[in-house]
Amino acid sequence: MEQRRMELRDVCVVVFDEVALFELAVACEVFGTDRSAQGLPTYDFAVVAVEEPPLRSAGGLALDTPYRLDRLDTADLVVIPAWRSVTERPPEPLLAALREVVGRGGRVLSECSGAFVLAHAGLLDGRRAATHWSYTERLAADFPAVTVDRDVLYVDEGSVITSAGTAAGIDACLHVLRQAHGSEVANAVARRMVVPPHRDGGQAQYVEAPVPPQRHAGADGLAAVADWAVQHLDEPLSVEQLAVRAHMSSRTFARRFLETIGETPARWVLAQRMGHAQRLLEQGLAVEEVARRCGLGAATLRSQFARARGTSPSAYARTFRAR
DNA sequence: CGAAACATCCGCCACT
DNA sequence: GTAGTGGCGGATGTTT
Repeated sequence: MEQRRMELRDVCVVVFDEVALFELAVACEVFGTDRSAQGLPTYDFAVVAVEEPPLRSAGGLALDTPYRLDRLDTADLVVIPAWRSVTERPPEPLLAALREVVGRGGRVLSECSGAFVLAHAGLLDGRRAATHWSYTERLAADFPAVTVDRDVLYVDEGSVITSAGTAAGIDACLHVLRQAHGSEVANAVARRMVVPPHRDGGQAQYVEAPVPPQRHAGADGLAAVADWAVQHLDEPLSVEQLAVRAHMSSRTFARRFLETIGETPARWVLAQRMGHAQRLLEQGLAVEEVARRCGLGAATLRSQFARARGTSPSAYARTFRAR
């Protein structure tokens, strides 16, 4: 895999009639807010009108901006908020501009139904993509060349990133930040925004269950076992061992874990280990040592890290160091 | 790299 | 009758 150092200086978000304010605001908040006083990076940030202003947001707010599509020429990243309609083809000049951004090595990031814009541009063909769970079937049906993943918060396909419903756009933007500047910076921005630095699990856990069922509030050993596990990531953590700690059979433990946390035990453990590995790599530890402290063989760490983060551990450490 | 050993996950179902 | 539990087996995925 080619490991280009990720440049992130110039970020644009596009607006059009009936643009959703929340998704627009996510991009403005993450990339358009000056946090240089906290030692955090700043960007050349622009809100770019796709259609001739004055525009009306969803909700009826009047929007204006001096920037037009030619502003995208220098963008390293273009954010597409939720598109207004799953049936309407977006303006051709926008689609062309987005293809050009990707063509010259820039990245595009869609939020929610913004995935339809990228799909219309042909940028999702042969790739995996995410969108709001209520649109996944429509997207898959209308664009058979796209592999729709209905079970994640966002999908990073390199030059093309798609995120799921509404607030998942925050996760995707923080992910981009993490790639460009490391998780210290991403975590600092998350802290300032008062959101979790990294949410595990997909949007499946939010579908029709905004509040996870808490049948026996408190006395349920799951949270305690999860806490214990993150303190002991260097040890073997099989489902069976965790079940013993939770005083349940492995069958029941696995079932309740999935219901409560939204992920299967082994997947969750692996996600915790990858997060730990990432932090340790940033501290400059050798890959062998990182593997040991994450309870994994070095070969396993390498393959799982590559899969989870899209880079090898050593390349990640090097990129992080070089910034 | 691929094969063999191993773990996980999940539907099914009997049992409280 | 209803709800939760947990053993089993096989498909699938992971590790060595």
